[in-house]
Amino acid sequence: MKKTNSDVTIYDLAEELNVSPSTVSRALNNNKGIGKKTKNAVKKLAKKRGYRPNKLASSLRTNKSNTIGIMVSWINRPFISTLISGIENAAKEAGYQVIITQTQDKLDIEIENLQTLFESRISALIVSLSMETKKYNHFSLLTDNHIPIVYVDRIPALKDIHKVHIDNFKAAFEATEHLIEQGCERIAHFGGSRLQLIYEDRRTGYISALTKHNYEVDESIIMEANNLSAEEGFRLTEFVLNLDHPPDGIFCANDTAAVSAIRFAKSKGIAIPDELAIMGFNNDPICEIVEPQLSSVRHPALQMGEKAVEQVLRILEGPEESVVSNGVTLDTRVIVRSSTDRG
Amino acid sequence: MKKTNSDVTIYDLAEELNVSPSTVSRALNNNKGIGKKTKNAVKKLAKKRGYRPNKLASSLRTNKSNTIGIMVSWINRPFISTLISGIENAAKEAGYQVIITQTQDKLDIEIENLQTLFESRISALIVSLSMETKKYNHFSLLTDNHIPIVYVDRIPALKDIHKVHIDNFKAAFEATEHLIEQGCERIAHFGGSRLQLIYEDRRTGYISALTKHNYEVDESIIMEANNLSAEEGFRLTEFVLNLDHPPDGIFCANDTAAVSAIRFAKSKGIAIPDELAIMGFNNDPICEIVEPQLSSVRHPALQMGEKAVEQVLRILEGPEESVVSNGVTLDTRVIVRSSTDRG
DNA sequence: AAATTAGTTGCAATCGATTGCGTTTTATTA
DNA sequence: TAATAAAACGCAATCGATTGCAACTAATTT
Repeated sequence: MKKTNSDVTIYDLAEELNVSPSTVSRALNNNKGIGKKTKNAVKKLAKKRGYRPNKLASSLRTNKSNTIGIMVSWINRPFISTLISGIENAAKEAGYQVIITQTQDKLDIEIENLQTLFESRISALIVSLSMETKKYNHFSLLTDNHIPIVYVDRIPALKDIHKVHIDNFKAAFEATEHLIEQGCERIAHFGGSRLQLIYEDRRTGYISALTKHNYEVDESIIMEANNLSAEEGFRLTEFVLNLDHPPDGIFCANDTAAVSAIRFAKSKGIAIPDELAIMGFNNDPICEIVEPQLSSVRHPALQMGEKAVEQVLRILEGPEESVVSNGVTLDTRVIVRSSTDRG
Repeated sequence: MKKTNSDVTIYDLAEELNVSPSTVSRALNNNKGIGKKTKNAVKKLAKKRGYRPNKLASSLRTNKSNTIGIMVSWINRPFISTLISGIENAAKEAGYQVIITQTQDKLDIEIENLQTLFESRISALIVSLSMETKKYNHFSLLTDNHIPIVYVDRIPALKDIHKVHIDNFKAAFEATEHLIEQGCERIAHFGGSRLQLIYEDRRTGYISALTKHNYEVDESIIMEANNLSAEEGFRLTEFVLNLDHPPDGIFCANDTAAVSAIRFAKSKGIAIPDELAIMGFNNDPICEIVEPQLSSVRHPALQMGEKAVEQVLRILEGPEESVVSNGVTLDTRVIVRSSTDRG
């Protein structure tokens, strides 16, 4: 069979140039100890022969795979896929590649994936927790073996971890306050699982805003959803609207369920935002499509991915002392649209 | 430093059990040539010590990375991210991992990524072409080196390649025919770059339906868009509606631009679907959100990912003769919603 | 009991790149 | 010119798992 590019190794180059493989390796890596002429000759031949270094061999020897593992709940969600897009961009820029796994929001899959990623010798992991994750000891598989982890978005409730996230408390506070400013007098909250810090924080941010403005905090209109799916959004909306004292505002912890709230309310002939103002979270593309357009909290997904990679690089390649940094908090912004704008 | 799990190798196990590393390796791989007692002892100790095989070493030796490379335009698009989700699921099932790269629809990035993926020794590549790709010779880097490629969705105009796709001609034909059945008398088409087979096929499918029903094929309302973005959707809609003979139907090659068409038309007070019927393509989630809801062509993204992995496995692991199969065509279906339903 | 067979296990090379250390060659200084 | 320093390069081990072949032990046959 014809000899193909992938068969070209440093040994082949070495032989053809009558130098040692060491020299070839050093020349290609711009090692200072190699003469200019040799260096050029090696590089020239490498190009000519279509030589491509074997990353597997290199990784094995150096014990660095230059691979970043990603673990998320589902790839096909607007926020997540944008996050991943940001990670891939930044990683490629830095010469890293990216292995993706999804947990489907299941803890056991999360654990399994962790094993696989570990066996793949990833250099670092960027992870957003599954909905079911409440304990974090399974991550020790990586940390015990000195593989850094950067948590993004759905982060654990732990100190001294590397993380990139938003201030969910503040974002929720502002979102709720916006509803209050628009004159809402009774504001419901559709939150996610309180096991997840992000949802807990949104909940407390919401409560804090109510308290600040002397609103009653009524647990009967504070819902804890399982997954904030479209279906659940319908169900929850129906539920709160059927209460004796239905809310005139909803702060929903994601856009998917918020859109369902809009659609349900509309189907019941309820005027939005005047009778019911609705605020989402994430600023997914659908916010601008649904009618009325959905107010939401802008969540810098792409940037979050980039920052996560930055953290990874700092830990992996930066000076020792830079590693103490244990968190980046990104800005959010309430985007006001028709679903809450009573102006 | 304390010895951590990742430091455990077959040599450590071998030493502790007073057997050779070969025996350990064979035992762990269930090689028939190893006695039952030894096999069990090895496995037991491996578990006890938290042994994890080093995939890099294994891959280097066997020349199989068990990694599937993915190359797509953008990860953060509904269709693509769902496709990837399907690939990841099926790949994990089969014991493969997945490396992701995005081309941002640029040919030069596509070429670069190909190099990187090649150097990573991927076992196979699943790719959807960038918008700019019209020649395919850069893929020879992989094929020359016997790395199989399965093309999905945006496939090259070539014979004898492995591919998973839909019948774009038929889908477009049916979509257009549906518009005709709804009484549209003048149907515009917003297509993508004709360099891409999928868009060319949708175009010819559209034309063919027109022809079958004795409609005039008017090039002035057959648009070739650059990227079918939301902005472009607006622009194109504005353009055709300002013509002397504006269309009363639009068949758009994606949903993003179709939604823009809806929004633009509505803003001009044009009744949908009665004055203007609009048909999209892909059946993205926004189809159900926009008002009126958007008719579209359902595109089995998840399944496409799974089938692509199936093809990969067939090529990589199946018997020689099964490899001749050079294409899977998946079913599409026109989903009728309010944007075209004049019933 | 000797001979044959089957069943287990070890030896050592291999995958391709990297790297500490030693050696050779060239340049510099006395 | 001899001695010293510097520059360039090679040797050989290494990363961890796999595998063809040989060797050894135990079981079976005659």
